[in-house]
Amino acid sequence: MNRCILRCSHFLLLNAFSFTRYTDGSKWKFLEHKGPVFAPPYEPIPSNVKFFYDGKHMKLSPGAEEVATFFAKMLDHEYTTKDIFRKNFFKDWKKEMTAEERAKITDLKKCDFTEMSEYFKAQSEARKAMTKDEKLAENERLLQEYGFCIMDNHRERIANFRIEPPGLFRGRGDHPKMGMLKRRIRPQDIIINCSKDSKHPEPPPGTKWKEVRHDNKVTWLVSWTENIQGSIKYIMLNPSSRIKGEKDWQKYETARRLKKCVDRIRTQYREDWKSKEMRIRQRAVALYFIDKLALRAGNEKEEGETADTVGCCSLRVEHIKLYPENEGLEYVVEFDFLGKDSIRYYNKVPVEKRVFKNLQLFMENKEPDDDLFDRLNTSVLNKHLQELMDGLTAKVFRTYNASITLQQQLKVLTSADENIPAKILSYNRANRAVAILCNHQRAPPKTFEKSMQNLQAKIDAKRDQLSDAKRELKSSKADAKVRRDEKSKKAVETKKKAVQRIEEQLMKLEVQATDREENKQIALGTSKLNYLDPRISVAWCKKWGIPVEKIYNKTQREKFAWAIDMADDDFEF
DNA sequence: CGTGTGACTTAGGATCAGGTGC
DNA sequence: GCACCTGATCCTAAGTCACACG
Repeated sequence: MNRCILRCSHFLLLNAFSFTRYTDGSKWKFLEHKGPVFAPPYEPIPSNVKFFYDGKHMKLSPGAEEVATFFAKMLDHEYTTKDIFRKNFFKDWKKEMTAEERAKITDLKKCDFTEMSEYFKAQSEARKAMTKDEKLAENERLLQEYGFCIMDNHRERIANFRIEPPGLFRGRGDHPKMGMLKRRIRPQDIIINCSKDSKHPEPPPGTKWKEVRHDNKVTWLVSWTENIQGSIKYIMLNPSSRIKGEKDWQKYETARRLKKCVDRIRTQYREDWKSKEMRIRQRAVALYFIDKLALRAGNEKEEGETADTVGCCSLRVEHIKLYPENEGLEYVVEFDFLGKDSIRYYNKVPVEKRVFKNLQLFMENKEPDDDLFDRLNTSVLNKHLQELMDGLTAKVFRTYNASITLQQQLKVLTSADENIPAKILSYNRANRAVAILCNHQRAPPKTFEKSMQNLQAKIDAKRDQLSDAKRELKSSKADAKVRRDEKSKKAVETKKKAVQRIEEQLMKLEVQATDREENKQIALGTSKLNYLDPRISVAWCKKWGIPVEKIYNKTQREKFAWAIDMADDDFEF
């Protein structure tokens, strides 16, 4: 108990009304760390590993060779067959070549990287063969040395203390910059953030940091500017840290405040569907989508800089279709667009007549690539939301709807008389309902079909085993009836137990199969980690006597330590 | 109000490690 | 003892949103 108090006291002493340690906007008073771990320097490949151009061996200069190895390492990936990837890569590669190389190497198709590729495959095989002690030792040393910092009297785990190594940029979806060279980050690119009175991290010998600053209004320890989009990257703390935990808690408290006023907000936006002002109607319909369908806000994006994806406010006319009647339902809207990470959102939903009529109006005289909500953007929408509730933004609706759905579904799906595996299936189904709402998809695992077959084979075997056991039970019963002695009675009991055990095992396997099948293309992790108030899950575990380890693994328990300590079995979101 | 920037959360895929079944 | 599979962890891209500036 004591340990628990010590562990959580650093922010559980605060309450829901004062989340943060400091009232002046500072995030910490003391911060000390060792700086980042740089990517290992380039190791030239052995001279017997050859690169061929137009069938002829060619020794590359170190700079050109390094970039060539980046491509070679990706040879098995579909990426390297894509035109844009190849074009971007070749352009950036040429920049690293010597003048002679550039003059000679003019066609990527004539480049043969296969020896390099084989070499790296062999290397990774060799690495696999290393004993785990060898691998672990180096990792552990780096982790202990660089993986922690001191922030306000606590030793905290750092999330990403390694600098991203150079390589070829892999964007998601149809990214116009895929294949570009992501350059190596050097000490002179690095900004260090720490407190003045801390021991500052030293740059590697003979190098200098770009800057050392002492900004306690931010939470990052290290930053640098990345060369593909020109955006800033950060080294920050692990989710188990006080600073991340408090923020997470705060996020769910904001969503709970939305719960209290969501009815009012819904009434209001329904009212606004009738507004005389187009701007307000658009705002109200967009908000309805965000609330009902858990769409993301949808910021504008710079054309040509990223893949063409949209969210609610950036939907275009081409992304929806209107059906006055469809499959026996009235006023159906069909959504089909690429959202974050170029994940497809496809949904057909019946909507209120007013919404439907408004959409028709918004689409009048527009081209397919015109904005659906031409009088709206995320900034306008969020300003409006801020007026409706302090701290309300578009994404709060996702958090709110995800969490409230989990809580409701758990109530509906959990039945008291089921055993633990069945209850966990119910939990996963509730989790799945949320993942579907939030459109959290995954590529079906490559081995899915096979592993499903394996599981089915196990189930069949278990069924056979069960019928054998039942037959044995039956005959032992018959036997006992004839003999009427203690020994045969006992035998019946034993057989009965065996049947029960096998039935339980079979049921467990069947549950597992159902769970896996239903989960084929759905990712549960994202909602569990980012949208579901962990106190709902903790309360559910406590209520039904489910060990919390069945729901959260070690990392998740660390991240949600605050909730595990805080929530009782009667917690209501 | 529009635009750019910075800080932070959310996201799926790749890779790793450890357990399981043969 | 080993191959295989799965869940955990790592990686870093891609979002959200506030705020400064003109």
